[in-house]
Amino acid sequence: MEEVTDKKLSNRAEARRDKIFAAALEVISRKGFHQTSIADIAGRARVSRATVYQYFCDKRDILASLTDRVAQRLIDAMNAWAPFPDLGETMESPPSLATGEGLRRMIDTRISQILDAIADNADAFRLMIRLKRGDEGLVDDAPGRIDDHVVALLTRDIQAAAGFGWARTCDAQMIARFLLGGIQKLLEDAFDRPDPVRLDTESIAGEIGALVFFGLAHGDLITTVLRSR
Amino acid sequence: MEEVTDKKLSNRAEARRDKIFAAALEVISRKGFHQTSIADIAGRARVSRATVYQYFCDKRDILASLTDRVAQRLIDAMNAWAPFPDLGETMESPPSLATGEGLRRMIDTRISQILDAIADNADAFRLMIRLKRGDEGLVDDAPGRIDDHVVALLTRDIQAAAGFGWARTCDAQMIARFLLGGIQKLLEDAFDRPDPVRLDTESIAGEIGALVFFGLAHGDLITTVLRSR
Amino acid sequence: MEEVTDKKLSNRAEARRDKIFAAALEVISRKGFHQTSIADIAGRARVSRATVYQYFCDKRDILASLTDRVAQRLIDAMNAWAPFPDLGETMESPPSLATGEGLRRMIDTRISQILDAIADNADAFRLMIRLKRGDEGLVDDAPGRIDDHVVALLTRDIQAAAGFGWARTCDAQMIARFLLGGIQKLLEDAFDRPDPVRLDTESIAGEIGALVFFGLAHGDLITTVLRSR
Amino acid sequence: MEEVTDKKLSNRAEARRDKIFAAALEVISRKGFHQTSIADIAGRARVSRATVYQYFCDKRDILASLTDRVAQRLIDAMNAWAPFPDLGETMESPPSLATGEGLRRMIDTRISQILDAIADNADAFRLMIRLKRGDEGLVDDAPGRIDDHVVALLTRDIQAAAGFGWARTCDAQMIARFLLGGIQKLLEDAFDRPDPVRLDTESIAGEIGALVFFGLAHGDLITTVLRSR
DNA sequence: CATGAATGAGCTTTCATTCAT
DNA sequence: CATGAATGAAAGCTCATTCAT
Repeated sequence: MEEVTDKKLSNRAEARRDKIFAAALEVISRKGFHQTSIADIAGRARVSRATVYQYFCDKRDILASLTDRVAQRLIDAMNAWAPFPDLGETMESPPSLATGEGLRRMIDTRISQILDAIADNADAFRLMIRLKRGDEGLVDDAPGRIDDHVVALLTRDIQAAAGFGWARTCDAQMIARFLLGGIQKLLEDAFDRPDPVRLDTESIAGEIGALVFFGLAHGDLITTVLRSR
Repeated sequence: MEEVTDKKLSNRAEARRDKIFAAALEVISRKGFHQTSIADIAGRARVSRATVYQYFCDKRDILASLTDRVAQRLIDAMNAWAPFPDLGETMESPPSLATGEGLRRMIDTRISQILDAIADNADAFRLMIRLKRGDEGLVDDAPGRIDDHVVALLTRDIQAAAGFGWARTCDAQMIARFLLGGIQKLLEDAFDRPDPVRLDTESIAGEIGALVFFGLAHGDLITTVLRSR
Repeated sequence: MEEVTDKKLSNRAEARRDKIFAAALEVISRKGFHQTSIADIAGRARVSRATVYQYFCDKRDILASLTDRVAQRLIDAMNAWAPFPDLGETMESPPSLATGEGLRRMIDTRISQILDAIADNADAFRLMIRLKRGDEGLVDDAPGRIDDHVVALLTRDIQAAAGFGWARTCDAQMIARFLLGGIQKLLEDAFDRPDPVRLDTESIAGEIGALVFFGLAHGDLITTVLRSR
Repeated sequence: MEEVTDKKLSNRAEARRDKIFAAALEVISRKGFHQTSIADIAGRARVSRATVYQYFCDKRDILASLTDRVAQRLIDAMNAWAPFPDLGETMESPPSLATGEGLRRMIDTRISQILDAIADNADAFRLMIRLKRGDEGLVDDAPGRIDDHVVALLTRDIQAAAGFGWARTCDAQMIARFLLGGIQKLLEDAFDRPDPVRLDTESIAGEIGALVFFGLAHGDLITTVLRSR
């Protein structure tokens, strides 16, 4: 009995905390942290201002907790992505057309994954943008950590591709960061519109996929692909 | 004599105004508009709070004026860039190696120009980032206008290159925006470091230049270039 | 139980609000609205400045609420006054001495009522004077409305008296306004003294009563009264 | 030569001072002292704020000087009024009709004089109203002094009339103050209108004249007048 | 003498945070 | 546990006044 009551109360408390979380995410991601008042959050969550302080010790704490949770969600999503697979031993010389097409597909897949991860977590993404350079050292630079995570992943991809002989040699990390920046830019623009246009994921993946493929693929692979046309 | 006095007073006033401008730019670009108090700006400019109001009617007005000035500076810099030149009539078939090398140089030049423009106006750039999504509709979205300006310019470049037969067909505007995002990302990272590392413009231009060249160049041109290696 | 708690809290809040009201009335009626700072009111009410804003959204709101409340109080007091009664059908010719004495008594009563109403609401009266021409269109001209109310009442009195044949014909409204002004003047003087002299209501009523009686009564009635001396 | 220059400068200075005076009177009488800024006055006078301080040491000083000047003007006007004349020895018994008519004329004259004095100095009157209870002890209560002056004059009138046997005995000062208050009330109303209606001096004098005559005249005189109808 | 410029003092208002109920 | 109430600490802005030119 007791336990049930406890559970119930705990559940109720948890629910309330979640409600405040949701409210905070919603409003902070839209107005920015400093422009958001405790009253805004409390109002949105349908609780009194004082209640917020029962779950968070601080305004800063709200942001920190929120950020942690959101960052974890994004990182978890990324960790679910398959690593860049081996297309079949190393590359023959000259490489087969299949290799080129496989690589193209993998690139498209990765780009789509990034796009989808962001589109599926629009609020989180918005919050990260806000935080990125909007609010100094309020919190342990979650956006930076997430970016680093993605960059590390892409870097690994590129290095793997180079290892297989598919990609030309390059500064993988710089390229990775560049690509991430480009993708985010396209998404920011999409999110900026007052009318939240449905992201045209496919066309973005197609255009950018081609750019990346030809931009990074090894000369021999490109030659093979071009010749086949 | 009168004139001299007028000039002097006017100069003094102008100087003061500039000092406040500089202070505002410095502190707002670092802390954000809402997090910056008039006292911050006044203190930085070594004047009293009231003096700030002799030159700006409003806090908002400071930002607006600052934005105008800064945006104009950036746009002026961009307008000084030469348009994408014709490398010599249309492209021969098969294209000459010189054409490929010329294109590579042009791409590098453009990338370097963008990098330099930003590096030379670090504060302005920082301000624009802050404004981008940090402070809602406070001002007429100067960052957006600047971005659009650069994107338009790059789009023109790409379309010109496609027109000459150098580049493959693609969604020029999307690619342009993607490239801008990538470049900005690299710079943001550079600026984020507490120790303002000198930008390695050359290596960035080299890496990204290659990516863009191979990523966008026409198949025939790529073939020519690859064969020459 | 709930109700009790609610009531208690509500009471406490009500009490606080009243305290602020009282403080505001006191200090605004003495110093004027614009010369009164929120700090003045808060200090007088022994609360912090911020607390004032828990009960009033605005400085303006304080005045508006105060005015409403005070005006209502004054108007309620006036509405309790009996209308000018009929002394007995119409007037005989020649009128009886009793009629004259009745009229005198009624006039004295009305004057005393006005005097008392003002004396009993000294602060309110002072506030109204302050508002009258002191603070432009801050509030919906409560003093004017109150004056109009009294003037309407006196006008009705005079017209009734004329209807009964007791008063000579005259511009009742002008006379009413004139009388109100005279009475207010005497009171202002009384209030102006640093030492708040007790109003000598009786002597004022006597002197002004005579002036009004002879000044307005019908010739025949005056003749009757004078002859009886 | 020197003298002339001095005179000229002095004249010029005097003119400027007058311009500031006029500006101050105009704006303070309409907006109130505290609501009027130095900038308001300077702007109206077409001089810089600093210039105002060349002629007045203080904001308070502006009001004080203005008040002095205006009060003097009003008092001078009053001093030009003829004293209440003797209508012919003392009063016969029963008094002649001519005496009654003479008294009526004198009362009307006096009322008209007061009305005209105020109408001719509307700004000054407005200023006095503002000052009356609008701005604490800023200045040596000029409105009070002016009122006292008029009251003294009316008191003298009434006492003279009583001395001649024309008026019944009464508290002359109280009555005088009452009458002044009544007249001022009528004028305030006239001035309050947004459209400055031309004062109907004649009708006011007529109505109030009658009230005062019958209200104050000696019984015998009234009897004579009434009988003659 | 006239003025543009500078400033200290003060005002209204907001808001994160605490506390008694 | 939930909340109405209270408040200290700022922030934006105004204005009378001084001063150098």
